[in-house]
Amino acid sequence: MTEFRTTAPTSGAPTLSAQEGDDAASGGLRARKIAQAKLAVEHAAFTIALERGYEHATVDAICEAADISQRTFFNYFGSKDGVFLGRGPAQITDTDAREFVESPGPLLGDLMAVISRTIVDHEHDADLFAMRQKLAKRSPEFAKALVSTMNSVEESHVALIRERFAAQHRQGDEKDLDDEARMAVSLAIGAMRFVFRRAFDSKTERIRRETLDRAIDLVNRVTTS
Amino acid sequence: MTEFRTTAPTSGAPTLSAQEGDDAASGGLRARKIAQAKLAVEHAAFTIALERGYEHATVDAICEAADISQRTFFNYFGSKDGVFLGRGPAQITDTDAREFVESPGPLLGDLMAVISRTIVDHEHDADLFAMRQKLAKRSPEFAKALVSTMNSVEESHVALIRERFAAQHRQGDEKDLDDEARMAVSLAIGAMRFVFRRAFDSKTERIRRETLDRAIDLVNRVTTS
DNA sequence: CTGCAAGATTGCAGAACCTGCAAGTATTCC
DNA sequence: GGAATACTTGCAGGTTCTGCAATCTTGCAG
Repeated sequence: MTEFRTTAPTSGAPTLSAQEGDDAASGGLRARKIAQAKLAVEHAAFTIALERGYEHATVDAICEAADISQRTFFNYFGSKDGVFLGRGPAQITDTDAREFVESPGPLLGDLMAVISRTIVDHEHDADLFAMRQKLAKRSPEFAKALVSTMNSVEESHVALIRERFAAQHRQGDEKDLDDEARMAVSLAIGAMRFVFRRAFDSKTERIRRETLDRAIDLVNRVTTS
Repeated sequence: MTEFRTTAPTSGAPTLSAQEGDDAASGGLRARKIAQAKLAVEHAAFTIALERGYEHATVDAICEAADISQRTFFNYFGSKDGVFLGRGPAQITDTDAREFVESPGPLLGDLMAVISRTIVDHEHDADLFAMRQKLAKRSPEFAKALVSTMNSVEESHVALIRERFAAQHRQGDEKDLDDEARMAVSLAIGAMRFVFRRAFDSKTERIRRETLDRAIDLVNRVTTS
């Protein structure tokens, strides 16, 4: 067995190297080379995992395919899971944030939309995105781990909700508002687990607007019974 | 780093041995010895983890303290996480199940109550329960893993909800009802994550009725805004 | 109570993930 | 061009976990 460590590998973040988004053609020669090497490793990782299955894709094999040392692999990604899970949810854009804060709509639905956007639309490399999706469909364990990266949005989204409350001039005890915000995030994350499960089961590639709308509808139905 | 593999170690279930609930004084000499040995291992594990921290509690150390071989350890518990996470949520009792199915109350609240009961009240050994609680408070990583064991109730609880729907003579498309049930479980689990987080942060030992009631109140507030 | 069969434990070898450290190599900057 | 800096690598070692074969214990039948 020993399938998949769903939790954050907790091995800390990658150690050194150009940390923040080495987005290809930024900076000097060095930075470019590193970005390119990382991309090569990621491609190798998914290619091998799609061939042999997640658990049989050893980091030794990945390193050999990408032509780097194992040590460098761990410098880059911190752990085996690191390559596969990617950088986690993206930061929310300012416009999305503003829209959310000022929306008059139902809190849970808006939240789900926001989460959906931070999770889905942020892989710079389309190939990688597709392969990750494919792997998630093929390996339930991996899917589970992928879904659980969602939990990392909690803190930032609680803050967002607090802003929204402020915009609505809601008053009340600090602690009450905070609790309410936290519960909202917890519920939204729960609902999104459902959405992603669906997405990984279905044949379609992307999460579609319909799926999200249906989920919001289900939430409404459930919370009123 | 390398703190905690939150996901199921996925290493399969323990291999051999008297599998099902070796509840101490059941069966012959052999079964009793095994139950006793397992308990000793569990105690050793938590004692050491509370002394040195979860990640520094090596299974070697645990085995030495409990006086068994490492190999036997893995036969018993399947993985390091196995000892600490325990057997996971208990099976729901028939009376609880019936009560849930026939309750006229709000679905989400009832569900949360049910989950709370399957999670909390099933450790045969009070010491172990207390130590697990203490460790969860001390190690956020462990707490996370513990909370995520909740996910395993999904399947059984979906079935429960379907029964409840049937008892209420709800009709509709099979698939719709199933989706609704799944969403309900997802939301309830989300809400319970909140509850457990709270429980592990606070000073109090047990999850109190108040905490649950407050959580249900929060859910209502959130779902109506 | 003796001895056999089934079941449990153990040691060993080894795979796989991951870390610290020191030495080597490449880039950058002056 | 050469020093300073940053990255890569190899190596040794730690930890979790598995398969296998040998050994020991228990349960049981005669």
